[in-house]
Amino acid sequence: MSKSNNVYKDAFNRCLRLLDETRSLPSEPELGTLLGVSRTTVRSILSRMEETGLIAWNKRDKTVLRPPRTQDFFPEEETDSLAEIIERSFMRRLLAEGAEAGMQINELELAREIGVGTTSVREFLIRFSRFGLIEKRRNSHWVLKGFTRAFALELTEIREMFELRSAAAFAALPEDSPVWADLDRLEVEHRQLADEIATRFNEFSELDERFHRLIHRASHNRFIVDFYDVIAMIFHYHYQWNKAQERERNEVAVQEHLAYIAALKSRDPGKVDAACRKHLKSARQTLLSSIPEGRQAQLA
Amino acid sequence: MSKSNNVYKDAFNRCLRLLDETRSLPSEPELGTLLGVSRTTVRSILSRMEETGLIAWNKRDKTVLRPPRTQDFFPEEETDSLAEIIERSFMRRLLAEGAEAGMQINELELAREIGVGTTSVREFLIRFSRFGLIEKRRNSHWVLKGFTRAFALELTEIREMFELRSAAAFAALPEDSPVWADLDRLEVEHRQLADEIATRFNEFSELDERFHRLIHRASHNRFIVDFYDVIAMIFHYHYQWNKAQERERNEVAVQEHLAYIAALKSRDPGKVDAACRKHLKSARQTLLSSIPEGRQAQLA
DNA sequence: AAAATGTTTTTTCACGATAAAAGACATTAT
DNA sequence: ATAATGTCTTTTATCGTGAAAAAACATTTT
Repeated sequence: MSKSNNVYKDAFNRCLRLLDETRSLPSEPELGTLLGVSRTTVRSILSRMEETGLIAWNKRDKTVLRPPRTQDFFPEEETDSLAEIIERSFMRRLLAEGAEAGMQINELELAREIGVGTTSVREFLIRFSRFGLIEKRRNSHWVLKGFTRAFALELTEIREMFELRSAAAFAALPEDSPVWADLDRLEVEHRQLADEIATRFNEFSELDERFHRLIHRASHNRFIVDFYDVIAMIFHYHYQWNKAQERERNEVAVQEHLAYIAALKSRDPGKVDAACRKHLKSARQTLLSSIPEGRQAQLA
Repeated sequence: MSKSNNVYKDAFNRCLRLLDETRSLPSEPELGTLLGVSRTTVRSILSRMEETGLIAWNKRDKTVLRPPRTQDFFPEEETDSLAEIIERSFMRRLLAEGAEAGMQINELELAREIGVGTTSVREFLIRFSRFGLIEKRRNSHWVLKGFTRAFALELTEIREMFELRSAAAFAALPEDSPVWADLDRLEVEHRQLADEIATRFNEFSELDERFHRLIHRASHNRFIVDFYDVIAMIFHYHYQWNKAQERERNEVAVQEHLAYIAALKSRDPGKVDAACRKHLKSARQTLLSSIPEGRQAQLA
């Protein structure tokens, strides 16, 4: 099979959505930057759009002939990259019952189960290993360390260290730094979400990530910024799996964020520290309380 | 070529050194644990030792017939794993003149240059990416961020945060913890090295790593412990490349370590903090001063 | 001449295949 | 009965290969 053309399919779908808005498409290089793909892929997309009668394409002229229909789109599942597919399968296994610490991970078995080559699985596991949940035995298998209470505590310890420092750096940023505008925009989004929390509570996690990433970026330290990937990954899958009191949790978190934002804007180090600590404390509580009892025993 | 038998060759060489000490070799499983390889590899080693007349092998009986000669050993370079070979080549390039930040890294070119398959290079780059020196453009090349002054500052910032915390945790460890014995042993080694620093100064870097790893382990946090890999890697290659004032540097560092050890043993948080800060400060100075001027300009 | 399109080359991504190494199972010795 | 040896099976590490995607080069259009 060698390589799937998911990049093309995904870009094609995104390009279809562009069709709704305009009468004609921009130049090839421009489309490339817009979709984040190379001109080669852009041209494949245009070829297909021409074939299926979506556009008339003649050199610079790319006129939209008809609006896209549902059947013009490639199925969603064909637009995922192999890495995403492997990650999902792996996380499902990891968070499923019976994924005990100390368990062996078998590349070949994983690859067969998911239906992909071993190379892709190996590369995924290497990338994934930085999250601290698995470990390699040289020339041999991987060992699952387990999503335990110990893991959550170690993760939050670093998170708290990094975020307190980043928040302090943020508050010390000069008045004319563009981050203050970013923060204002996020504040507006938070207020809007707070007003409609009853129906939109599930939109919080995306906002949460953008907010914390903005703060971490103020550290100007690649290790701190990169570490947020670990947190984001854990939160992403964890909350997908644990939906208990999601609305209440997010409602509280939004308010904490607003207080945190106000503290940052006050630029008072003491206030920033307090608001940050308060939010991190409840974030830790939330994470810990959602680790099932069975997993807490896996400390050994 | 598929896979080199460096594991076997390396274990064989190590096993040869064992021959000097005994009249007969232990059981296969025992040898396996001793050498850190499987029984399959142990049996290959024994086979060859029998063939070359080093031992007489009959089931449980493995009698040493003659001491190993120089030509019995496999050449050193054949005992390196592919990963080590790639790492060395890559680091040579990275630390060589002309490795400017922003430069592209080409998997295929690297693979051809080193004479290995692309898969191994890819896997190496993925593993290496956690050091924060390179970054992947999806579906495209890697970008070198460069071993710049900024990198060194970001690295030391985290290091200082982590080590101060670990040192505090260390000092708070109960009297009966086995780490105190470990520390005592390290203290003795430090004193011995201090006495013969004029001739043995190049042995410091190995001792340095063991000392700091012991302290970091007291944090009981996998992220802190793992982060020392980044520091160790940088120091390893960096000092291999920059030998200026090595003796003086190490002499100072040994003394700082001894003061640091004394502070830890006093279990006084204030003293520990002070000694730790002092050492970390001079470590940072050493690292920064060894970044050539040309590289400092690469901040952008 | 700058920017687009058309064409060709190179690189990345993913696979199956194969030898090395690990691991499992069967047999034998203490 | 335990622990070793002998044998067979499975998994890991690595390569070459080929399609997808990117990038480079050449040509045309504005």
